Amino acid sequence: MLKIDFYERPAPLLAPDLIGKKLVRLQNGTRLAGIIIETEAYQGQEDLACHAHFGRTKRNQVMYEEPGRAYVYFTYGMHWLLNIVADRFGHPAAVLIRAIFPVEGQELMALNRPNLANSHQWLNGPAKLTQALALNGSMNGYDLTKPGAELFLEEGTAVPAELVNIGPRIGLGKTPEPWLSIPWRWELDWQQAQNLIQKGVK
DNA sequence: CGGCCGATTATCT
DNA sequence: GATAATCGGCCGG
Repeated sequence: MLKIDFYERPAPLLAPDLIGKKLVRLQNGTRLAGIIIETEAYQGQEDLACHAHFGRTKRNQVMYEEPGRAYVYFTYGMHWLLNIVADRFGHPAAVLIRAIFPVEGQELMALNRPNLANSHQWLNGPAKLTQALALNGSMNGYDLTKPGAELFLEEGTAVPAELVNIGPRIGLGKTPEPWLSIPWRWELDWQQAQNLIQKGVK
């Protein structure tokens, strides 16, 4: 299990390091897990795309707390999105988990999210993976570093940096420049993930 | 495959 | 009262 010092740095530094890490969720004792293959960084009040842009609110409060917590919020009237809090206490920052490659507990994940199971479009979106991992607002503020946690990260698979695509963040709507174009999104495509992961790990 | 659009409601102005 | 760090269905090529 990764400890708090792994998370305690600005989101644009943490986000690329999360690619290849294994996200583990215990659902009634069953391990559900996927390798993280897409992330986005949201850093500080000065980042106009960050929820902390307008200062501290009830919703974004968790972003100001200890790193290594889950920031789970509701959007578009129906979707839950999972972020991992970054940076030091008092500095609002988080990394959005946008996609995972499933490696454990796929049967249960398919029950949680039956629609497209076994297609490569299965877990390639932030609201898709929260469904598969049975995550919702009840996990907001959850400490991923505490002993016995039911949501945490493991070391996972080493991913060579040259395989990771970098580009602007997605879905930012009318966020003004230059924030709209900042390359704070990191992604390993599905095929590359499959090549890497199915070599060693089961 | 790509673009458009409706769903649906907590949160913030 | 408007908007949203999205998704899935439907359309056309």
